[in-house]
Amino acid sequence: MKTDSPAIYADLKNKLMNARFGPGEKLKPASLQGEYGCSANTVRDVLLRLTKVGLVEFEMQRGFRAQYTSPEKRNDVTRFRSMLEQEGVTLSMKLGGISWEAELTAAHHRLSHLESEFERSGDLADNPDNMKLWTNAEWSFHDTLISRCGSPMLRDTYENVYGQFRQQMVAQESGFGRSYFSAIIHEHQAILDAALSRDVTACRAAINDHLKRNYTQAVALEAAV
Amino acid sequence: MKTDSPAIYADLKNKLMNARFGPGEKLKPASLQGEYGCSANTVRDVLLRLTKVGLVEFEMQRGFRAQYTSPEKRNDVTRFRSMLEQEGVTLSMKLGGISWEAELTAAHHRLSHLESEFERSGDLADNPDNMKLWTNAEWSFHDTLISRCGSPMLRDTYENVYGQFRQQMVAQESGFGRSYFSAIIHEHQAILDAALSRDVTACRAAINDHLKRNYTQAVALEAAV
DNA sequence: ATTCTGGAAAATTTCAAAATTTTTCCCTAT
DNA sequence: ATAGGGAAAAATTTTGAAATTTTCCAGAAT
Repeated sequence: MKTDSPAIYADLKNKLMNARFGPGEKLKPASLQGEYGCSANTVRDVLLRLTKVGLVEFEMQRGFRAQYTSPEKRNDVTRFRSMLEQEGVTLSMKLGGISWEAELTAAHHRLSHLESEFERSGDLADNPDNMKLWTNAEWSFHDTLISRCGSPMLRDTYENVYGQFRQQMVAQESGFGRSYFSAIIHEHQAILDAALSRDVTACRAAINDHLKRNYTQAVALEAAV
Repeated sequence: MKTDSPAIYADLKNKLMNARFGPGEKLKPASLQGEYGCSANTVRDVLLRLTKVGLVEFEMQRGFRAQYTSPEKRNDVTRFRSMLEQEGVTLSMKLGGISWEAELTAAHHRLSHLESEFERSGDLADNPDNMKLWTNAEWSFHDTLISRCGSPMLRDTYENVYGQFRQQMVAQESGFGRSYFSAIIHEHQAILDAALSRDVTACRAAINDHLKRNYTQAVALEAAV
């Protein structure tokens, strides 16, 4: 028999990022095996790989759990993401050229188009397919922001942290209503403008503003000098 | 039969961090299995876990490899480490109190003692046990530096990156001779002094100075504002 | 000489069951 | 009642082999 573990990986990742498992819920290979028509070991294998991107928690002899969600965890993920994105975009602004500006503008255009639509009629965001479009566009914009940082490790780490950030956000169900989109439209615009005008300070501030709704703690990770 | 997979994990990790495998060398479970008297799948399991800390490279259907080493990779790891450490210590300086200063002083004392000994008689560094002592002390000092940053994610990430940094360093065989220790003694001292006097700028610079021997590229990841 | 093809060899993934460990829960002793 | 013990149940890890995929190489065709 042949089972498609990439598909299992993708499906589990998707479920993890969409709060289809409760916070800290136990992920038992023997149980999930039925869902996918494969052996328990295959599920174990996939879970082990999902551990690498931080979506799954693993402890020896104690199995797997969906990542816990909590205000502390959300703070931590958000601040760390903010720090990485600020550092990454600062480098991109220094190293990126015309092609970067073009890609960034394009990514922002796709994103803002969707967000404008969602702002006009909030119902659109209820459609999972539409949300997937927005999710991809949002990721693409932020990834492009740091794409010229020149550091593969920073980029890879950012990708994992971004995924965990989304995992925490979705879990807390802070709705994606019309008001949400009308707020972030301006935030994304501010980030774009600052990036294109190579204003490091403004861009750092814009990123911080964009993310600060997601953490309550006073001190930001991007320590002021 | 019962096999001790924590021991296998530890042994493989140790070998990986001490260049006992060549850069990008293939890590075949079926071959390693004999070494440890366990099944191939157990090795696979361990390798998958080592993937999480970045010591092992994994690709679907294509198996495992020891991390590649190259000037580019070394640059990347070093700059990323420098960035994380600077951010972490900046936060620690802001949030850490008396207890932090005490721990940091203690960690530095243990470290500098060893380094002084190694400087006096370079032969000491040839003894693997002594090197292990130094390695632990060095890690402890740098970990303590960022220990009050308030961000578990930053700390965990730093730990992984530090491990990969060491992996790259050892691989390139840039000897740990007497001159090496006499150089870093002052660098560690400068970091300690700046940290204790809460001089953020000086501390960032000291960390950069400490690491800059390990990268050739002009642009540092810690982007100037 | 170079590229293409087929199939054998090697390596990786998957399976299902056995061995081990952890957890649960009921019974007993204080 | 409550804490402690211990066996049964559940979950995790490990195994050895089968199934699948990739790699390698010799021979044929261009």
